[in-house]
Amino acid sequence: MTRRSRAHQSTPGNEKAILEAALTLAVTAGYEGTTMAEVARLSGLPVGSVYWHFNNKEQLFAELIEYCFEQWKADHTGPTNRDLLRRSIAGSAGGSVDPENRAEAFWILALLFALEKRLAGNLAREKYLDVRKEMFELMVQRVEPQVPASVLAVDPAFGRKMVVLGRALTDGFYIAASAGDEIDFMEFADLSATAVEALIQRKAAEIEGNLDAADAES
Amino acid sequence: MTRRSRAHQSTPGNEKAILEAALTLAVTAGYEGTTMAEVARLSGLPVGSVYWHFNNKEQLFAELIEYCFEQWKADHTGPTNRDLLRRSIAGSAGGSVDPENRAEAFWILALLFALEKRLAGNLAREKYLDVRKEMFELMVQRVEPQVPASVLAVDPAFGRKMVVLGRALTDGFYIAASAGDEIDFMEFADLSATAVEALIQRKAAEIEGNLDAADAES
DNA sequence: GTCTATAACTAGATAGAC
DNA sequence: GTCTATCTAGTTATAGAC
Repeated sequence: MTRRSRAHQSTPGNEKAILEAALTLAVTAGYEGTTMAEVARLSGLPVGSVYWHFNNKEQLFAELIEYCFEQWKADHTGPTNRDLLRRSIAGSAGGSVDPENRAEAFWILALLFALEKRLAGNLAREKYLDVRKEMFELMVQRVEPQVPASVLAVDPAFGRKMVVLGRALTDGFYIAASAGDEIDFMEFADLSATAVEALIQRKAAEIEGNLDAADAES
Repeated sequence: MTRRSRAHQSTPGNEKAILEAALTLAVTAGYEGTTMAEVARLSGLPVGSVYWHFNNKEQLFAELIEYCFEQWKADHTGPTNRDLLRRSIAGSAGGSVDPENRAEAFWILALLFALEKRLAGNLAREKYLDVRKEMFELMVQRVEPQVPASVLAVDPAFGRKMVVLGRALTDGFYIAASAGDEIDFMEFADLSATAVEALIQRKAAEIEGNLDAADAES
């Protein structure tokens, strides 16, 4: 066999080094732009070793996505951070500039795989699409409690909609960071949170108004 | 000389065919993923001809960005479309799916160049960053008149902030489209427009309140 | 498990006939 | 201006010594 059989034990030393190297490179070079030779060089191992640990480039990236997602989950599911959106957008500020920022590197990696549609059928991209769905559900679980029950009663999908909006904003600000826009990301993190909040309130008020109208009619 | 000297005359037949081929491929394959051989094949010309018209891949893409931007400007500066943000986001729906959708292909191309930071110094990426700035200013000119004078008096940059937010949203929904999210883009186009609108109203109300307070004090 | 050498292939780019 | 043949360098991936 040309491949280790470990399934899900915690990533051992050299494998982790390879994944970290791949991540560092991928964040600035993308999928095609990252070469196995460079990954090997940066990890301090020869190419042969990289191919001993991972079947091929595709699989290396598929595992990289999983590896990053675990880190991201650990960082973003703690009980401390109450404001997911604000935190995510604020994180975009340095995320794309500093290749060492692992917690946020995942998001950049994700954007790359979202955009590179040529990778249809590619193991890594399929893996990403799975992860994207899982991440979405995690966010829904955290956002839904913040939506008033009266709103959810009328539009049960409203919480999910706010997550879609929040994710679009987060993605958008990562793009802005990648493009080097000189904006105050903290300010926009607040502004974005406020905008979503305003949308929820407006919806609640609208429903309230309808209820009043209905009450008045009866 | 190995290169035509036309500077800014309207793109002649074969050059246009090459640019169109490059665009179609780039939208799904990205910069690295698009090969000169494929561009040649799709344009119906041999590789040699492509290199006669364009010095190299870098310059081909730099001109592609300019070429697309001109089209985008023509599509998005007419007097008809009053709601820029709503229109942009709604456009993202099909933009990433149909490689023939030229008007929106530009935005995908833009995202690719925004993310591919490895291309630092690359002519095409530099060109894109210029275009990004110009596009921003065009949007500011169209959004600023919609912001109440009272708000601009207190925060002259508020219009620009709304454009930053709007662009982030647009970028974000293009990502969603690229990832194949099954969402109702029209609905989110409306929701996004409403969110920005709500933010402006909230700001205006806040300022109004302060003015009243100031009036009461005097 | 690690490392070297190299095979098999594909990329961007050019030379030069027409 | 167009097209073919080809060069060079770099890519993924493997074979096989250690």
